[in-house]
Amino acid sequence: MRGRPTVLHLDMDAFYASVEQAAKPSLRGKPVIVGGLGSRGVVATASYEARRFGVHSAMPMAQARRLCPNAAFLVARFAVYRGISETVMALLAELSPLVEPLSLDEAFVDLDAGGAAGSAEDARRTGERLRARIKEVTGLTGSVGLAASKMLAKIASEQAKPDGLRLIAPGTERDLLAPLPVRTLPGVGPATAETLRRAGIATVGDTVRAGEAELVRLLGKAHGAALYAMANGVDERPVVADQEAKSISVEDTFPVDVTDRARVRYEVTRLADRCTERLRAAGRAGRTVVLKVRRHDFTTLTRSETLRGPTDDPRVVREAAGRLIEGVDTTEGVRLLGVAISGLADWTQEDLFAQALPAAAEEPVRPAAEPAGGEPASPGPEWLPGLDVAHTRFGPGWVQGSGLGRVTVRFERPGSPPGRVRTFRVDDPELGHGTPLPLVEGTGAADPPGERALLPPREPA
DNA sequence: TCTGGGGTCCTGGCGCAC
DNA sequence: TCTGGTGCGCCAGGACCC
Repeated sequence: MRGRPTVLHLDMDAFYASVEQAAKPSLRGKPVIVGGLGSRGVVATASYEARRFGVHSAMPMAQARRLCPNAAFLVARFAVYRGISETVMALLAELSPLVEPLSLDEAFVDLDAGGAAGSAEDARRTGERLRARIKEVTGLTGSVGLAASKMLAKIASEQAKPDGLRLIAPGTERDLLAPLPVRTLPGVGPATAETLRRAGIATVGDTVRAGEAELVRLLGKAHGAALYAMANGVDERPVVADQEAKSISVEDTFPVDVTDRARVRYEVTRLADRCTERLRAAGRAGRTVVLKVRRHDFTTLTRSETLRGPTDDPRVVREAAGRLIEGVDTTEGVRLLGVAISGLADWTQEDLFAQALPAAAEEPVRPAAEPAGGEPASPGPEWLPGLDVAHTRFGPGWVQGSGLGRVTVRFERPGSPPGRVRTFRVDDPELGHGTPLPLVEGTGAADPPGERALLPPREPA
């Protein structure tokens, strides 16, 4: 472990919800919950105002609505978040060539690689400058952790939240870690925490006292040894930029469990096609096709098949996924289906004629009988809460709600005061989907590529 | 109450080759 | 020819992360 704080961890505060509050002035200071709005959706991010009601990430949306019925419930606008994330990552790249993004709102930076490390005070100044730049360019706040390793930098940023900076001084690590709950350590989730609790281990200090041999006995070789090292503040994992994906997957949860066998086959085919599209878009091919089935009782099983060589041929993937689903009993109903491709390579095996179906149907055949309410989860209603709209007379706004043939729109923009609400017919010709506006005037930080200012409403699928 | 979607990594069982 | 050990790929499941 290096003696100086050379690792910076940035974590944007309640990222998706903060973006929505910045974009929609009427929501500032109010509880905002972003996530899946369907019957089986979960919370992606809750604003700090919503967290006071006990709402948190991964909570079922139905529960969030009970806890905080007056919150604004919005769909995620990933294209916007991605645009802002790219802006933030570019600011990180100014500090060092070694930036490791963990998600849209989190990243590690190796300050040493950028020559920005120096003393603890140098690191602190770098962190504060970064936070100021992020605020200036995006209008959003992020928290920064600085320490000698990734684990400690992440713990530091967690403790700095919201809108803060924390530096863990070299030499103080073990004392700082000792009283923290084991769940603080990376790799300790609910199952591991329960195993440790049963062995009388609740804190990081308990973990150190238990000793490596006991942890290996409880958790297995790799996990036990890694946990012991982490508990002692030892984390040698380097910051790694440009990590290539090892698998690509697509999955859908259905609003109502699917029992019809023909429908199950149809959905598997669609998922195989979507997965292959993403594979091709990434310029990759894959060798192992994995089918995932989550049954009505939430038990999950996977079945996989490894091909003779990497492929990006949709017919080959469809056929493999089709063979795999034939071996799974779905009579009790499935709530989720997924298709993944792993064993990725940058080349395909051309000689796949034996695997491809020569005359396989090019389009999935829809099942004759569509069970009521069993539509796939993806094509939702047209005017989802939170989406950008534009009106030929009233200008830009966002969907506040819709139903009974009406859509309610609030007309406001990032720099404006809270705007007025108006209601229109859903097929009002003057109303269309709009372009997200930059959160900060003149920066373009929220611009997703390639959208016009006024687009016609999307065709309902 | 009722649990998304996209990923990574580890473990153990099994069959096969040597 | 048979047997046992070992290494490896494949497969399935589970845990974890954001």
